[in-house]
Amino acid sequence: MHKTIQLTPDATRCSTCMLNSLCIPVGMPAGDIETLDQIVKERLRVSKGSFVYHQDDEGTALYGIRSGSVKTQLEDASGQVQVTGFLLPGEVVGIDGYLGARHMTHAIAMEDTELCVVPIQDVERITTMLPALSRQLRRLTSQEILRSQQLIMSLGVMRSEQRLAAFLLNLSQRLGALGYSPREFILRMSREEIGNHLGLTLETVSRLFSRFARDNLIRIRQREVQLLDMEMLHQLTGSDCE
Amino acid sequence: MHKTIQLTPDATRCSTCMLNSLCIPVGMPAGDIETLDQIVKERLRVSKGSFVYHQDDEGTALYGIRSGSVKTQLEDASGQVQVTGFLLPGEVVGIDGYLGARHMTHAIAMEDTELCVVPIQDVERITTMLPALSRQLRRLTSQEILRSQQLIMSLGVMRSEQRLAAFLLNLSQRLGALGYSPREFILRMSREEIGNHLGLTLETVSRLFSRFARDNLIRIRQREVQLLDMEMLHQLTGSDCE
DNA sequence: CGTGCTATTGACTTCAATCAACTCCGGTGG
DNA sequence: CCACCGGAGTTGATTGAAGTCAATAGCACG
Repeated sequence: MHKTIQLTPDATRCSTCMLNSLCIPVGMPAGDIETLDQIVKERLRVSKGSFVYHQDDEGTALYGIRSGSVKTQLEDASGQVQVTGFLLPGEVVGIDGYLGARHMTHAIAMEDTELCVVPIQDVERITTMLPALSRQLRRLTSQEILRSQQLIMSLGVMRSEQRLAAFLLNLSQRLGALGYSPREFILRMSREEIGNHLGLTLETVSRLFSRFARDNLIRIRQREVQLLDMEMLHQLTGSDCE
Repeated sequence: MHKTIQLTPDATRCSTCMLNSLCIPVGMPAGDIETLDQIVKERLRVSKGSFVYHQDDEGTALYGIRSGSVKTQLEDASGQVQVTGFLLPGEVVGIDGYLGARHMTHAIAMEDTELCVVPIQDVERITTMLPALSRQLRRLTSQEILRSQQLIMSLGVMRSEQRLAAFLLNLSQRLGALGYSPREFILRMSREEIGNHLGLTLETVSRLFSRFARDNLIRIRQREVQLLDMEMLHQLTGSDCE
């Protein structure tokens, strides 16, 4: 389910948003953020399981996640799916549609999610006037590529336990940056989604969680995770430094 | 070995380059390409095995491959390497350094290679005046991400034979676009490099080549490949559409 | 209080990695 | 010119990590 909300003048805007140290405005001068306020005129509410956009949709906007979480996934001609990322509040989805004409992935809400809509048309219009914004877009794009590279590294060279350890630490780090506890959090995604993301089966993910728990690296109860030995997890990640 | 060549006024420029329908100038108006001529003032010759740039180097230029070929690879903290791509003439390397401040990968010449140097400073300077160029950069970035996504898909969901079939077809298609035969070509990279790129061992790659040859899908003699049954290879790629 | 997901655990299989021997080829130098 | 060397590639035997299939357990929701 989708619901668009027009922002009233007194609503929270970029310049007053708690997430503006993470989202699109990072490091932009205050004046520029106010210009951004002008073009972010609506929010989108997407209920759990619904699409923010589909693969091959025309890219019409960037979406800053205000609350909730989103997964992005690729689908190939034969319907095979690969989850390419899990996005948290303060992170931006839809840059692929800004770079090319169309979105290269599906974006799906993992829980009821609220997104700030930044129309691409407006971005293009003001980007020439605001060098800070175009710098920012490049930075976001760069992050997007970095994320891809990390996933490639994970899928290409890591073994299952390394992948999962790296995944947990990555989530932990990002949640920490959001002000949540980096040691204790709720997984918003199922074992199957994690497995698909990491190129593993849900059974393997489940077994690894159990093993990590047995080795006192983590505690896990359903989707509630507690990282007990981040040092050791980190070592697992880099693994055979021989 | 590196050697920089200053371009003389009568040297081939973007506007007269045979590759200008592929490289940075794709689809740019003639006038804009001439502006591009102004800023591409030198070429770089890099001998086989040498680095075009290193991971974490500051991004100072984009490089259009004029002849030869280049591989890009990620290296993590523990020295593990993952080949992220093989680039051909007319393709552009170094965009990661334009987007972020630093290159995220190593770029290494797979044979003696000549590259057109497009200084980032100049790109930034003229990009505001040439909307076609900034559109172009976005397109290139988008392609870069597309490449990553394809690799992620390959590493994440495909089985070894699917990966190799997809790899061969991808090479074939790109060589075809360059005007070479899409059915018969020389691999510029070793079994080991292919294996690393596809998340396989060199032995597996070798075995698969042998098997494909036995099944009359390809003919292979050392690094010389001939695609005999592209239809079947393509089917292998998409595979279990069940 | 069922019903249906989601997750766990076990038994078995399979695909690709590993280890190892051997071949092929290109280059170098006697 | 041939012999030798070393790197690249092939092929075989074996191992091992993760997948598959299957049974069961735990929650969540109506």
